[in-house]
Amino acid sequence: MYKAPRGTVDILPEEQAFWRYVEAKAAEVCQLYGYQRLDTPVFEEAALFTRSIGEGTDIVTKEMYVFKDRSGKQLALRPEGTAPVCRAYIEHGMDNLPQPVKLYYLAPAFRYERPQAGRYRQHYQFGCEAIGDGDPALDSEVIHMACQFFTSLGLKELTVQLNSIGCKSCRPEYIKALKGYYQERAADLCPDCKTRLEKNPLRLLDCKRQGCQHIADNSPRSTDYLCPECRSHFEVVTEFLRSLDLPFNFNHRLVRGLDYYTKTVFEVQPLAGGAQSALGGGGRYDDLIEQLGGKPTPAVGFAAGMDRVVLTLKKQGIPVPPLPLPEVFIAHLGNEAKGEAVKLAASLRSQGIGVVMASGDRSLKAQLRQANSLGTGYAIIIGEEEIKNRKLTLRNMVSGEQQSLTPAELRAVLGKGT
RNA sequence: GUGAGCGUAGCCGAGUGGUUUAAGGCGUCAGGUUGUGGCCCUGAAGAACGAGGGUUCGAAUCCCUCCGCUCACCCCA
Repeated sequence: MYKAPRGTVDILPEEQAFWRYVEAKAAEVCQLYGYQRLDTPVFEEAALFTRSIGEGTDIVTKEMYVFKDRSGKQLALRPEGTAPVCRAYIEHGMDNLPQPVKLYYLAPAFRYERPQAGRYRQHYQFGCEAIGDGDPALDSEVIHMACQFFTSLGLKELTVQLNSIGCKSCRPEYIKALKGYYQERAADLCPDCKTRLEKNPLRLLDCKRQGCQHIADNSPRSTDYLCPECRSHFEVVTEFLRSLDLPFNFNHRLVRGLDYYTKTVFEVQPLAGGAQSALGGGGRYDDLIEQLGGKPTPAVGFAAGMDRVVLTLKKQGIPVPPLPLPEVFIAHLGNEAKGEAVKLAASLRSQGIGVVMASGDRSLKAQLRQANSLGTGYAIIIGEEEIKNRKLTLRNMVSGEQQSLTPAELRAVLGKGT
């Protein structure tokens, strides 16, 4: 028997209400903040990601789905959404549009990882990017928008973690200080951290091991090494967040796994959460567009994991609106009636009324049971009597009341009710 | 990639070597007289017990391998 590949899931009809709800809220929030949707291909040239995310990152070295097409071109399934948006920005000359250009996407992303709660090989991201302006007001707006998205869904008890990791001019100084600090304590580090010290020193900060906690807590802070430009940028971001009454935790240990971030980085997570609980994160990436071949262009963005959002909605018991059902079920008895039912169904649908017609030739009892389990508000019954009288029986499935109506009367009643 | 737990019908789940030709519940289907749902009642279909191999007179129950799920690490949304 075939099964969905490891780390992938089918989103079944009974799950769809959650997803449609989240998608609708995402689109709503984007409209509110002036973001326009951009859909990019699921696959891109592999180099786009290795250049943007970083050659040495885990995403690139061990998680990307890379393959050659028949012409031998190296392609990769999109592991994240920012690089493709930047590629499209450059490719379509969006630097000629009024800046910043605000774009959003709802798209699957692919990473070859060991599946876990809230972590899949195919997952869905909602992301938005504001490209072309370095204004710190945009950083705070993006953070505000992220929070707006989560709270509009009804999610509760969220925290925003905020940090600034500087830019290419001040970060090297900080990395040096961080390395120096850790080198002195290398003997006390866990094995993972020993390799981090060489490979990716920033990641030392969010080691979860007991023994490394104390060391990380007291490590040098990136915010103490910011250049004047980055410092004032960060100050303005926090000032705006305060003026928006948006609570945040300054977290000097917050770093992100993608190389392109500069200055502001942030993450949103539920208060009570497991390991994979971050609902979304983002930050500024002022060097990325240039790195991908565009003009020097500042940008800021964020992405949310839709799967985790849905998971959290369920965990917090937040009700989502049910998906609309067809209003009417048509039951029929006998061949002639079935013919009438086919025509009636088509005619009601052409009026915009949703109809499920009983298929097969089952007993009326069975047909009404089906109507009941579908949850349609009405059932129409067509049998010999109705055909003889040129009328239809309309049964209200909630009250159980029935009336005998002509087709015209029926249309009037149903048209009014919907 | 590492470590731990788990895997019985569509779903939940009993059963841990021999009256198991594998409970029960939900769901599905059909009935409970002649054309009527939701409650109730009856009946039916549906599983060689994740896959493959092994131990044994005998395995869903023990062992091995693989696959998958869950959790933690790694990493990230």
